[in-house]
Amino acid sequence: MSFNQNASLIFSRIAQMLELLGSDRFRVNAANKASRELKALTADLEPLARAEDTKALTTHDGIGKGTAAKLIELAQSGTISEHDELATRVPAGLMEVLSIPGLGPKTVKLMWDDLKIESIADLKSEIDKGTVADLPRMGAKTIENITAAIQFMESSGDRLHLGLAMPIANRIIEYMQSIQGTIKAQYAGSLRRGEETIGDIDILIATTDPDAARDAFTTIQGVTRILASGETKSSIRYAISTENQRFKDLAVPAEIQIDLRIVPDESWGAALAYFTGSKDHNVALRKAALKQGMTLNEYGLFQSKDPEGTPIACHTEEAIYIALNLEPVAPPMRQDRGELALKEHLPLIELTDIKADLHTHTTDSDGKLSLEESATIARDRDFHTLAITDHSQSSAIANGLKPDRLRKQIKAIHDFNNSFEGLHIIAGSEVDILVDGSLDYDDDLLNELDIVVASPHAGLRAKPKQATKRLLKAICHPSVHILGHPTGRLIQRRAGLEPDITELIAAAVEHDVALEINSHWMRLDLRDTHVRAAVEAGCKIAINCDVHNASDYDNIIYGILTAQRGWLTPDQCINAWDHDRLHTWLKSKR
DNA sequence: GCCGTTTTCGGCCCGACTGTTTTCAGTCG
Repeated sequence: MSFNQNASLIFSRIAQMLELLGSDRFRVNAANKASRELKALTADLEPLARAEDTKALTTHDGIGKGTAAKLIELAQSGTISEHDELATRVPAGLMEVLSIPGLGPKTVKLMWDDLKIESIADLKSEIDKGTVADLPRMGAKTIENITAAIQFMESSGDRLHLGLAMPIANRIIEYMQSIQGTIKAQYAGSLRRGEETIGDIDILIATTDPDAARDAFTTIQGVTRILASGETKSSIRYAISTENQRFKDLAVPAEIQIDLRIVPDESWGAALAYFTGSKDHNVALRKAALKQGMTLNEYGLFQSKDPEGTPIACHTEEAIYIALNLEPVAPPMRQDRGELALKEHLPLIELTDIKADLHTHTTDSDGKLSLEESATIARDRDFHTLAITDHSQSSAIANGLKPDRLRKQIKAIHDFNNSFEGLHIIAGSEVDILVDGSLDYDDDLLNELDIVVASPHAGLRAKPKQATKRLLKAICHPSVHILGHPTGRLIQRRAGLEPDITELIAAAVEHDVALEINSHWMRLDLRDTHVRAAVEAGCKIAINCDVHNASDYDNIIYGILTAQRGWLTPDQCINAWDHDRLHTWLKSKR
């Protein structure tokens, strides 16, 4: 694990332990903020910490003198004494109790103090004994809810992949739109921000018939439990169908929580902004409002002195940003990572900008589409270019092509292209980057290809230094256009490589190689923070679907959301370039 | 613990829902 990730985990645990010890909530917030900042940072802080460079460390948001000193201590001794000291006072199992939905620090501390509950197992046994019911404010209903929450947690430990949550949300939106009285329906929350995994789904609706909406929502097919059903908020647990055969080996939670918020149509924009978050972005937005003598809540932006009066802005999200003298911020960018400091409009990449897919497989290797089927789909999507990039010879399991098969395929693709109207199809390969960093075909054959996507597939547990060296070697190869799914991670399943991303980006800029955002929701690799660093360095980015079957083309939305989280503009994305610009660049490497 | 164009101290976002009370504490987002 990298220094930043390790530090992020430690600060997150410090925050939890402080909370359980009843510490000042602002100190808890500060530790959490430092943890999030460290998690999102691309630049490795270890060298700065080793050099005891407090000044450089504290340039990062949320890292002050205190946190900097702890980072220095971590770099020097491998541990933070505050954490170790807290850990002697707070049992490890108590943190798990705290993670049960509905149980907060106050209740957990009470259980710990009065009943010596130090783990989920303790909690279960005390509930069975009936002792928990003796605690203050602990009625039968609360205990039943805790029992259900433990069960929910045990069956749904992991978060849901973006690509699995989105179709569920879309189905529910469609259903809610069919209910009498619905004016608008839209998902918000982490799903709208395009986070790689989703904890729960937030749905907003404006309606003339709130009762009908609430009744429809809480009785929707798949509801396993109703958690809340109020005037403006309803909350359900929803069973996730596992009909998806393709990913039957994927550990998918059995249920997900879905919240429905019924909001007045006139405050739609304020509500959408509020429930889209992120929490940090909202806090920053509210602070900006307060500074300008205004106050912001989910009903609108108001004059501070007249919070009950007519709102200054409320109908649309844009109106709120504009009234605050801020550039409107696209949902995926709302992370409180500098987006409110933007002084001019950022032409963020959109779905409609994508005019080419440069990483697709056919039946020649492990794809399910023929060349013609894939080409037809690409043309229907108004693409101008499609690259066929089947696997290379070492990927035996994926039916990788030996040199003679590849040469035949190149000719077949060029012939097909001559007879196919309305789309330029080029011959490429997704060439394995072997463990030593060399490529899986000789240089002559690589030069015969119109495009080379070099990707790591095996040896994904290598040490960071070795991984960096391996990927750098591939980037420096003169025939390579794109570094495909650079880390090889699979979300919630495989960590993949942990190369020094800053070094890779610098090399990619120097050697004019594009780094790929692989749009498959299992990969999203590059991830959002890597994209942001690459964008800042002026690196070219590719957004590809790694197509194996027809529905994979639809995954492009997840790649776009990830790109937007990294502030990518169409000018820096080779898939958004027009035909001539793209092909001039491709040929520049031949 | 962090932060600052009202700045080195004194704040730190704000409302809904539940379950337990009988006016509100705790949790969540």
